[in-house]
Amino acid sequence: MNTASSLKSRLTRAQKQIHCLLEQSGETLTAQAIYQRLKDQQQMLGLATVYRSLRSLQIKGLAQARALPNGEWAYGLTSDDSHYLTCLNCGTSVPVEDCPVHSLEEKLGQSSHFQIFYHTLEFFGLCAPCTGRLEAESP
Amino acid sequence: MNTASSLKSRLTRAQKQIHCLLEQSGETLTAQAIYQRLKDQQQMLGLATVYRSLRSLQIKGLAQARALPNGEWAYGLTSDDSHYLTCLNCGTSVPVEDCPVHSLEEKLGQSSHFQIFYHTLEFFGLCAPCTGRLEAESP
DNA sequence: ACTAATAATGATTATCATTCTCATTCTAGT
DNA sequence: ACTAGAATGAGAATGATAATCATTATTAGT
Repeated sequence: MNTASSLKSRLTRAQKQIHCLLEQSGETLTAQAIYQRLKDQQQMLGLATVYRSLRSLQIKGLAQARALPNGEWAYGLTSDDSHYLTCLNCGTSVPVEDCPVHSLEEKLGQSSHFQIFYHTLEFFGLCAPCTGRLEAESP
Repeated sequence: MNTASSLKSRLTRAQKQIHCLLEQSGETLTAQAIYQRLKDQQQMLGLATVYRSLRSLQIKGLAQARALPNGEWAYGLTSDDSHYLTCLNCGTSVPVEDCPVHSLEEKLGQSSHFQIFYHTLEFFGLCAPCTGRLEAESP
């Protein structure tokens, strides 16, 4: 039995619910959104438990987080390898298809002493409408 | 004159001070740290102004931000292309030398309608000490 | 099954980085 | 120098997340 699987071993009820929700929804969700959705489907968890469980899932290598421009975090499963291009002005995000990072991740896993669970790769700039707007404002 | 340079055109006093500080320090700094350092060197700016200026510098393509695990943001210049490997348990960060993302960034800049200023690339997992500690705790 | 010990949960409160507000000060163009 | 309009500062407001602690569920040992 390897390290990862022993850490993943037992999940609490709350952790299972959240893992399951992330699996079903397919998209990434904020902690507050997870709280709401569970409440809506009569699986109510305390907000504190949602945060605690998300942290535990991360440490077990099952969940990942990316920071949104507004300061919130979006959570998803580590099996999901999606990345985004985000406008610094309006916050619009569009998905990026390519991901050239896997070979580097493997190399790092061997050379560093870290056990790597996931990576984030995000691009930032201005979307076309915002570029236009900002140029118009500051001639 | 291209889009980027026109946006970068004029910097306010506060924006210049912060840009200069980031240039000198060489490391990335949180907004609160920037506020403190400027105060220490008798260049005091209001906290609101620090935040406003950082946002403006980002939109002008001069500064970039990466989210720290504790919810703060670390700011640096876009000319700095450094990336990190961070422990999900204790927050320790170590720099990653390689960066295989540039060719993708160029390709995206052409195919998407975004004007891309910078990217973040972060790896997350457990450092060796934390892996040991967590295994000891949950046998 | 029963009980003691341990871990998980929920309700509430506290924290703290960031944003908002608005009165004041600076700046650019005339 | 004068006058918009932008920039700034002080302080209050916001809101996501973390901490606290009493209660409930789970586990392990008998």
